[in-house]
Amino acid sequence: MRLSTKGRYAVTAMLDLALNGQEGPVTLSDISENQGISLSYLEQLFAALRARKLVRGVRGPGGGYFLGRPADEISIADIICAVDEWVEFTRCRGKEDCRGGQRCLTHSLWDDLSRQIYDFLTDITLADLVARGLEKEQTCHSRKDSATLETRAA
Amino acid sequence: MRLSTKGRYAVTAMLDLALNGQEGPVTLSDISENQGISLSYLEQLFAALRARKLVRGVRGPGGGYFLGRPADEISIADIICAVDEWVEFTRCRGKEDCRGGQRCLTHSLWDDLSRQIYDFLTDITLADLVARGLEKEQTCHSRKDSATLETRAA
DNA sequence: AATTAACTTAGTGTTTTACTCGGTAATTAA
DNA sequence: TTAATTACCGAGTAAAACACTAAGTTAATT
Repeated sequence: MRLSTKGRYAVTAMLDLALNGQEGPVTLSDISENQGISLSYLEQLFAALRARKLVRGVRGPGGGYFLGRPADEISIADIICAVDEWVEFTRCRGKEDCRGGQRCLTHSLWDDLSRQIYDFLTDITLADLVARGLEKEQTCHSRKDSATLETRAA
Repeated sequence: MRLSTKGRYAVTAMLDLALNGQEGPVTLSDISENQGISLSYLEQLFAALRARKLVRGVRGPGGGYFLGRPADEISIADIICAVDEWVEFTRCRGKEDCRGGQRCLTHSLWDDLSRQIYDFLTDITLADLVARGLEKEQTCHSRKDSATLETRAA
């Protein structure tokens, strides 16, 4: 498993889609502006997401992107694996030095951990995140008093 | 949270320490050979681990490294944070565009997820991994029959 | 004094990031 | 039919991160 800022970009972009894609397709320009990601970089990410059928593109004016599946059928692991490319855990998969030695044990421990992380992220869907986030939005909106948020415009 | 091969190196190295550091200190040369990591790179990683007191070095002949704390008090998150440097999640922490807008919501969803991953890895200690791995070792040793493992040599 | 092994610093080739730029293809509105 | 819009595609690129080499210094053991 691998989790970099690239994966973060993909997840936040997909979250954006999940939140805004209800009424119609969402353009990459919108996401670019919303999330502060360059348009071309988004195009690269979405090429990978499209290859895995996680999004569906619609060309022409009024076009944009939809989720490729319902939000509750897209896990975080799906998204990260699409853009971040699964890396080989260990180098000794079936190699000659894997005969119950110390090295093999350490590596199998890492494999176990890696699988645990993967399973964990497989259980979390976009829909889960959105649902959990919307609950908290209430709390967020009701704390206007705190900090006053620099309304310096007038 | 960030999880790269660098973090993997650190975790496997620490696992090596947890497994072999019972009777005495473990040298970086040993770990280098066991795990297939270059000595100098290990030295860099261990400089970071030592700064966080996750390991303790002993100089001179017969020296090496010990765990800085008992294995059940060292979490995977501790290790990864030591070498992988915590990255900023969102760019809008307290920025002007965080007034309940769409962007803020997406980012707070990412923050939630990131915290979940962190909490998950905080709950897993080196001791947990070792204990769980030793259980499976029995199974591993008793499945000689399966797959035959390409003993093509003769 | 010689050896061991931790510690430190500098440098280096490779890969990954995140991006710009230039274009093509499909769809819509005029 | 033409122009605008948006997805789609590929090459190139500066900067960072990765993983490593090299060449030392310091502290401990023999």
